[in-house]
Amino acid sequence: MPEELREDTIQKTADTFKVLSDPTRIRILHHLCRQEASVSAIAADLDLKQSTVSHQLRTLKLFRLVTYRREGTTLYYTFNDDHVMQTLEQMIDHVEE
Amino acid sequence: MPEELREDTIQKTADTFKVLSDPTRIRILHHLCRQEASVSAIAADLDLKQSTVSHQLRTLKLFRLVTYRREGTTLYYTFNDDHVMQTLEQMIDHVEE
DNA sequence: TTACTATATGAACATATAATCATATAAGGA
DNA sequence: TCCTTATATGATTATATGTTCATATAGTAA
Repeated sequence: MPEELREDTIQKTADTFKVLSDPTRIRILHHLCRQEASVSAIAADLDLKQSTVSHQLRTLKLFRLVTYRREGTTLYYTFNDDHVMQTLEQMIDHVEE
Repeated sequence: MPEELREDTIQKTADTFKVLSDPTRIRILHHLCRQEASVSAIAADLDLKQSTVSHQLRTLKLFRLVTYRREGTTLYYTFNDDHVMQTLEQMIDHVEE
């Protein structure tokens, strides 16, 4: 028999995958994979509305997948979870086969 | 600059993570991790309705994450994607830390 | 303070989806 | 054929969520 999973573990696992299940968040995370970027830079580079990027960064921040540093009024975001980022990049490679 | 991802790659990646983002599917996949099981056995072991299990297996089958063999009227399901199963188990371990 | 820029937030809308009930289908035995 | 069991499917309902617009907030400089 497979080990019974705790309710809490199942929910956390589902939540983490859910964060990774949106095309916009995937693009943002992949963009932050190699470099930090400001909200407006992300919006410009990925052709997204500023509010869309901000809303999604809020979600990513909530799950501690990204963090940021301030420089004046500009916020530079970077990714913050090596394991999740590695999971994302591996999945990208996987589906490309 | 991070490499630009193809639309198709992004969507496939999102879709795969979405399949993994539901608690019921996670429980079913984890249950199939070490052994095959019939629809009714899964329903009984995980305390789910038969129709719920059948609907979710349909989704998992659609994404080729599971497959099955027939024995009379009973269908025995097994998982069918080692990489995705490995990703799931790793994430379970990750969130348990 | 005022103006300007960067970012965040709230509300509204449209869309997706998971669970459930009822029912259909399919296989095997009497 | 008829009955039973195992599974699949269709419709419905409730809930969640991504995008957009409009607006608020915060930092900086003049």
